[in-house]
Amino acid sequence: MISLAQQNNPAPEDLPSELSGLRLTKQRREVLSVILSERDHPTANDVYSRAQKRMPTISLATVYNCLEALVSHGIVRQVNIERESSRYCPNLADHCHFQDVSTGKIHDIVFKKGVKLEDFLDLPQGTEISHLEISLKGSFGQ
Amino acid sequence: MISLAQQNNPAPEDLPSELSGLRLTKQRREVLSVILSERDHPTANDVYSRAQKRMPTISLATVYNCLEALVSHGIVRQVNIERESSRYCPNLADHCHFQDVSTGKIHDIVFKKGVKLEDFLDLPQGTEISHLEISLKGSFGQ
DNA sequence: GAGTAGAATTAGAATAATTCCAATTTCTAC
DNA sequence: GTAGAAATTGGAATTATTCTAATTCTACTC
Repeated sequence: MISLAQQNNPAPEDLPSELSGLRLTKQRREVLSVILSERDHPTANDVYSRAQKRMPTISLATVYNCLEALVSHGIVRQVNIERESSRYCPNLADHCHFQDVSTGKIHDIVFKKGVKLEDFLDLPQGTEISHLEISLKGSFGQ
Repeated sequence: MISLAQQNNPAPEDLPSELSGLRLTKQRREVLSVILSERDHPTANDVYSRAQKRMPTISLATVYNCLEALVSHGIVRQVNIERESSRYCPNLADHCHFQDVSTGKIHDIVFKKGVKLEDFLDLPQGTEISHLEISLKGSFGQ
């Protein structure tokens, strides 16, 4: 099984024709390639303008469609910080996001080894979590 | 110092005229009273329609202004879950939010006693966190 | 290879939450 | 009471995202 988390700068044509049950059309491959190539948590609009460079006819609606398809098939993650526009992240490992307020850049933050949700949250017994999002804002020292 | 977290169903007129350096105007008091009275994490629109019952002339723009003032003065918390509209919460204690997907309702989840961020997140040394938001979605067993 | 059904793409319109704006009203301090 | 500042208001503007309906593509079947 191909690990997207490791794969760097894959050209769209190097991506498989199907992934996690999702048919990778030309546009979806382009969108995915953009997200894998520059892992800076681009917005849909960022993805759109980058994708346009290689595929000038792609539409913004298609970018949104592709992102939604990739997200719902667990191929990329949608990242929300406060009310800013959504960003997209190909890192599928458990992690959360830290936004440096001085640059606006978003950094992946991993959990300490072996930590489980129930270790720090007082969840009612039997709760089934389908979605977890942790986002931080702040700055790196002074 | 008045603890809003404990205060239940306060009529607007029972609220002080100033709080955390914020002058509580008639409208701000009304908005705050709505949020304190029914702690169901209302959206701006919910607050607007509830506030209108006692103050029919209040405008949605004012509700947004009041919410923003209350939030920036640390009197209420703004809660964001994925891309849904923001909700507002008077619970100032450290906690996070769980949305029951079957009802849409949002529940406060507290941290286990004594747990600190650095205990479960691998933050670069010296990181200063100004904002933390943890949101969960799921269901309560079956 | 032609025909076809379903899926994907597209441009542009629509929606919805939120913010902005400019005019008025209300407060506060003198 | 009055001037200046701050808050409120209605409506317009903005922005991200979704919807729609038409077109194009793809994968099958013959």
